[in-house]
Amino acid sequence: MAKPITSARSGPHTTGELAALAGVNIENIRYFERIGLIPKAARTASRHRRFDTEHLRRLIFIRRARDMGFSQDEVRTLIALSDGRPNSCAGVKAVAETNLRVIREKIARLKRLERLLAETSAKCAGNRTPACPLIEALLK
Amino acid sequence: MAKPITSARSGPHTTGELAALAGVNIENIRYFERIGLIPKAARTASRHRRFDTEHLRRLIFIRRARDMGFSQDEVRTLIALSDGRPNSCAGVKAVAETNLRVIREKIARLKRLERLLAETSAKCAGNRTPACPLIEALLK
DNA sequence: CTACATCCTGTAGCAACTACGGATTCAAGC
DNA sequence: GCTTGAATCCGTAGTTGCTACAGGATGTAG
Repeated sequence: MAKPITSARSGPHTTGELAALAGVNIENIRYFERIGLIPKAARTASRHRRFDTEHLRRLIFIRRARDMGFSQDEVRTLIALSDGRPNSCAGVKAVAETNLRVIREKIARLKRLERLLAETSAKCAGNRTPACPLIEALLK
Repeated sequence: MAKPITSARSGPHTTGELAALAGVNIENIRYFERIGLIPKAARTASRHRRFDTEHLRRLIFIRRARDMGFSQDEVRTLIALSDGRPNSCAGVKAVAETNLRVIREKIARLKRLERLLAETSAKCAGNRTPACPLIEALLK
């Protein structure tokens, strides 16, 4: 019988180490474990988590995907696809394309907003006018 | 003594009427009242709300400001400023400028993201390659 | 008077985390 | 071996800005 892991220096990581290595914060890791985005960690005799390099890989994957603007749900899909058959590339591409469309819509919306706000704000000299043009615009 | 308002056709509005006029949904109105974004409505004898035109103005103001990308907290500030002295224009402009900066940052970030995703996705032919370039990119 | 629409309150849910409190447990120094 | 301070544990509540119920009380038209 293998005796329970109690301490190990290199290889398995504590929650804090993993957080530092992956560049996320600790509660985030526990959260991901809870919602099943990463597999459950092994535990020491005293219930402290021990993560291996596979956890680290996965965590970095998630962080990157989130940074790329994929939703949690999309990340889940990507993980399933990347874990699966080698020819799942089409599925991955589909998720990416959908996401790209969403991002472009967001950009378009924000640009309209920027223009509107910039124009309205430009009318405002910042001094006491009879009525602030910005407020007027909001009141219509 | 004025007897309690029990019914009135024009002027005071029911929650549903106000929602229709302002283009927001009913629960949103109750929510705004609860968090103090709009003043508490008058009530009929049977606790139904009655809103006046000032509520409508305020509600439209809020919706416009939210549409312009102001946060709830910023809206609160704008309301305070617009209710206050006539020379609060500078304050209003400051909020607008801050918001404009935030919007521009969001746009810049999304554009970087778009480029990254578009480039990575373009590498992906969608067929079974040795390894999907998109997944590879996420794994680094 | 009977339907049916609308309203009421309070609470729970969404995304995606973050922050807290109070209890262990670890690691290092002496 | 003991003490101290950092790290970890768990569960829960908060964040933002709403939205969606459930289950009951009114309003209104025919």
